[in-house]
Amino acid sequence: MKLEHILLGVLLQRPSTGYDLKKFLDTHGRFLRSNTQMSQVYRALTGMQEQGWVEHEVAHRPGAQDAKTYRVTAEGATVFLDWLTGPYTPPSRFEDPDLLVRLTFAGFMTVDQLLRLIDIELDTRQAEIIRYRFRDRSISWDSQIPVDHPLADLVAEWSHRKGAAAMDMHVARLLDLRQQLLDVGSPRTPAAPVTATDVAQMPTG
Amino acid sequence: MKLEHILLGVLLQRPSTGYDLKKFLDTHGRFLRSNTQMSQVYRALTGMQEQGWVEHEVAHRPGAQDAKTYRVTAEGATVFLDWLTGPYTPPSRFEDPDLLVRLTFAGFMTVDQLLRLIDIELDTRQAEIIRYRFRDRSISWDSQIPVDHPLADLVAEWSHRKGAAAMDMHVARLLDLRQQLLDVGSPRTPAAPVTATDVAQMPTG
DNA sequence: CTTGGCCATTCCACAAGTGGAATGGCTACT
DNA sequence: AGTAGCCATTCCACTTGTGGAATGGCCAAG
Repeated sequence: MKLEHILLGVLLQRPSTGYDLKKFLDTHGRFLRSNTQMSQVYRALTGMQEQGWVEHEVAHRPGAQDAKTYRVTAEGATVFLDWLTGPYTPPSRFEDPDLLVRLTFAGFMTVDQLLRLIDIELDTRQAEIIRYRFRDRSISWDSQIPVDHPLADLVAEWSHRKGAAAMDMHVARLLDLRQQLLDVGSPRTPAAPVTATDVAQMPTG
Repeated sequence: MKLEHILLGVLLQRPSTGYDLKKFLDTHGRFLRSNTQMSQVYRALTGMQEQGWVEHEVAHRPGAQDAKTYRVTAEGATVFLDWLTGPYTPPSRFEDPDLLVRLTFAGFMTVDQLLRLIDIELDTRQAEIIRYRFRDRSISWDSQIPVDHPLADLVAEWSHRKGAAAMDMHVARLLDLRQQLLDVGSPRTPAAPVTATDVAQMPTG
């Protein structure tokens, strides 16, 4: 249920038509998801309405197709918030947009929930760096067609360096965001990094 | 037909069982694709065999399940090479693995084909930077639930900077690879960047 | 000697995404 | 007056992906 979560998040920011949502996904949201089809958006909307997560009001446009403006119900908000603040399992590719999608809706989270999210991501990626950075990258060849081995090696080496640099940057930027959050969060928790109140406010999901 | 292309490419490097392919996707190939299921690999293999793209020989393992070692047929090699050297349409998210998948099989391409691929990617991303780098990023809010606006703004700004830096690095590294290819390629084409011979060797696909 | 992990494949029900076509009014330009 | 592009939704056939369970031998560690 991935598209649904994005749509709920956007609809919680502002009620929209299916068309609006599709436009969002093509413009501002184009880093959240590739190539979302119209049909997918409308189908998701219909499905979510059947689940009671959204409802719509119809704007009659004389002559033309009616415009349905969707908004999230209380139940839909609960579903969204449960997902947003619930367990995060990092995808195997750190470039996948899972974390970005959640961060897009940071305004619906507390600083502590955000920090937990970031820490999970950081732990995962730092562990991956240790495991994979110096792994054996040699390719075993037994090909039936001609191969340009020097070219393959050159590009493979470049790929590895690029991937490593990208992951390092990912981690470095997350550490930076984490620090920013600690800085703005510190007035609430002056002495200790986490107070009993903070813990009590943490969801169990 | 995406998984199929990856599988054909790997099988062209070395004949493998379905299990080997799954392991590849989980380890060396884990940046090419997230979370590929066993069932998907085996279904793809069956489908490709029906198409005549691959064939297998059976290693009888007494008592245990037979191990089928798949290899690519001549027809399968053609299909793969047509795709690999054929038209490349960059995905909307530059982090999507489409380009990386092709680069993984650089050994099956000529330097000129590789350069065309890189130039298409570079043109696309440089155009995107111009279009989106300074776009209006303000979010219109009309929410029914409480929102931490300062937090949302902080994270949105961080996200934008991170995305911009990542895309810049992507472009910079591609330019670097491009230069490396021109350096190793130059002995073949000393004066002009592209010779008549090179053009004649280019596939039309 | 037994447990756990690797090798290897098959099958299944279901969920999600692809890639349009069809409809039809609106506004802005030429 | 015509055309291009935006607004807005619905429908459909198809292809892919998800998330396992079931089967059963192999080898190594304790």
